Amino acid sequence: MTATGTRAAEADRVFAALANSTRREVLRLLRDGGPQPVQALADHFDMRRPSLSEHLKVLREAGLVSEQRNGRQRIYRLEAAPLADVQDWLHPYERFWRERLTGLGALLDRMPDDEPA
Amino acid sequence: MTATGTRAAEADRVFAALANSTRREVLRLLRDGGPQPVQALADHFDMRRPSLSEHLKVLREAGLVSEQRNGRQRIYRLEAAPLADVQDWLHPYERFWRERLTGLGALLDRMPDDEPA
DNA sequence: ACGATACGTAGGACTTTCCCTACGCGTCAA
DNA sequence: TTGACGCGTAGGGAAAGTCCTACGTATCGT
Repeated sequence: MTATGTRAAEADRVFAALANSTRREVLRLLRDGGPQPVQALADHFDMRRPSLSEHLKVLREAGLVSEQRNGRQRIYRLEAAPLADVQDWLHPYERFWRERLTGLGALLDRMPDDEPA
Repeated sequence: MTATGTRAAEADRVFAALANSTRREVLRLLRDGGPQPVQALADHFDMRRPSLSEHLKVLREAGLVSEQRNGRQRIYRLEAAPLADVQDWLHPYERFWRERLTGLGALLDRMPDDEPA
C-alpha cells in the first residue's frame, strides 16, 4: 500500500492509468527497452512532449513508474507492483473463464438455481 | 474480439470500465451472487437506480456483463472473457515482479547498461 | 384496460481527462 | 555567465465521465 488514499481509490488510479493506449505503450517501452529518459519515450508518439509528461505523471501517481534524476534528464523506470495487484484482483474471476472453456461451467451458469431474492 | 473498434480502443474500454469502484463491486456481486436483476444489484449502492443503469451500460459495452431479459427484469451475468484478456496483457510484465522478489533482478534493474540513445 | 413494477434514456450540472501553447527551473557546455 | 537543453507546470478549451431528476416503454397482476 502506498501512503495515499483508500484501497479502492488506488485501484481506481491504476485502472484509470491503464485505460489509455499512450500510457500502456509507455509501459511496454519501459518493459522492453529498460529505463529511459522522457525524450526517448516521447519520440515514439505523435504528441507534444508536455502532454507525454502529464501521462507520465498519471503513471507516477498510480505507482506504475518511478523517476530517477540524472543530470538534466529524468530516467523513468517501470514499477510492476501495481500490476501484480491487478493480477491478484483477477484471481477470483479465473474460474469463470476456465469453466467457460470446459463447457460444463457454461451450462451450469445458464441454469442458475441459487439466485438471491 | 467484438465487432467494435480496434484492439487498443477495446482495451481502453475494459480498463476504463474497471476504473470505478461501483463497477468493480457490480462484477464482484455477479461473481459471488450469480446472475441478478438490476434491482438486486442496486440495493447494494448508495446511488439512484438510473445511475447504476449507466454503469451497467459501461460494463456491457466493455463486454464484462451480458443481459438476458426475463419478463420485465433484465438479468445481468458476468462475462469474464475481457478479464482473461487483461490477464494475457499482464503476462509480459510478470517477470518484473518475480525478479523483484528474488532481489537479483532488482539489482540488475538498478544498473542498466543497455539504455537506448 | 389500469395501475404498479422494472428498467432504460434524455437532458442538465459539475468534475475530470486530454490535448495544446506558453513559460519557469535546473543543468550542461563554452 | 550566457545560451541551449531536458523537463515539469500553468492555464485554457473540447470532450467525456458521473451523478441527478424527469420521463418513456414493456410487462405483470387484477
